[in-house]
Amino acid sequence: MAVDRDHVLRSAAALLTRRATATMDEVAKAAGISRATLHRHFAGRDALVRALEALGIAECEGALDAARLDEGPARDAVRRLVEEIEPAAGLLAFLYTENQLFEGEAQNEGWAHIDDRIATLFRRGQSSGEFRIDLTPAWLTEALYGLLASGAWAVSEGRVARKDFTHMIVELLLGGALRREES
Amino acid sequence: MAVDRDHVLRSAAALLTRRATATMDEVAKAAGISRATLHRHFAGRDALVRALEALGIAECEGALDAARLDEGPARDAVRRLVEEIEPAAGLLAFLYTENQLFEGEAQNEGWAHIDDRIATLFRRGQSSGEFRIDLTPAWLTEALYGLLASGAWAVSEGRVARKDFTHMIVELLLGGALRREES
DNA sequence: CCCACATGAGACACTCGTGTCTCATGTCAG
DNA sequence: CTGACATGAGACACGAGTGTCTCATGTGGG
Repeated sequence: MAVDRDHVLRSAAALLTRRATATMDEVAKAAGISRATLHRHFAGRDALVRALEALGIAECEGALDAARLDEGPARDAVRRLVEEIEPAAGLLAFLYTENQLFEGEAQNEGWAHIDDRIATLFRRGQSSGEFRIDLTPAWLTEALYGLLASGAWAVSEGRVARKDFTHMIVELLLGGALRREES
Repeated sequence: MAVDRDHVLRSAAALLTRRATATMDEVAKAAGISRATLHRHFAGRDALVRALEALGIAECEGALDAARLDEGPARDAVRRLVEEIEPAAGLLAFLYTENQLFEGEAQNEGWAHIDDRIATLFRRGQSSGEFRIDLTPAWLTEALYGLLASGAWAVSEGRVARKDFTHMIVELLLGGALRREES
């Protein structure tokens, strides 16, 4: 029976989230298949990472859609976004650090689009007066990624309960982004 | 003339901050010495990373001392801490992700001590009523690390100006940690 | 001046992960 | 049943990075 490509990607994501240097052999074992079969579906480690990147981008876009960023108060949209993106946080954390290695190399333009959508949300919040304007949308976006990664690691190492993930991130991020006189 | 060990460590830190997978050869070249000499001073890559870890811990402890965490309002102490720790942020970012790889392996207990000191600061801020109590000190500590790493990367890639580093981090972190009715 | 010592350059073997290949096995459809 | 096809297991060569060694050079102190 044909290997479930999606299942392979997801177990690879789960493993690489914990240990970013896992070998192809470990990835294969984690997916319950042989290294040979893994290679038949993904030309090499690079191709696997690219596929994971595509998966991560797709999940982000899905979360962005589901969060309906342009509806209601921006702060609520941020909360919805974090809630929607939480299942993918581990994968995002892996890709976030993985991208640090690529240095100048061609960054996938998919990320630029996601960056734009998130920055646009923050900009909307600033325009509406909900968010303070001394923190740039670019920095807020970056900080969101950092907090998602920190949160994912803290959860995976048991320092934070999974059920608190969204609350911890949203409250910290929004508390900083919201104007003081707000609710 | 004997190699300047500190110079070697600092150039290694600068290089590895940019590209965590740099080889021993690249590290040696970056320090202006040969690979053989590098090996004479650090038994291997592992020993080098350990030495960098010790350096990072020392710089953190130094920053913690210089920030006088137990003096004045906790929020001011946080600002002083970020200001003091800023020069080491790149190194910290490298070590932060490097530690993710070590999985269960013996975590350097030096970090636990630093975690404690920072968490104690946040706890003090909570006791004094400056900080909200629904975000745990452990999470605030973790979030601080994440924001420092995000900030360091954002600066090194030009997405944030170095001079804004402290302001961006402190304002975002404190805005979340401070009670709403505060100044 | 001369010796001790640190360094640079290069050679070498070794390990590890990778990518490719072959062959036996198993399974599903016709 | 039989053939097509996907898989598992293992062998193999290759490259990259590492750790060790030797030897020549150069510099500084006695």
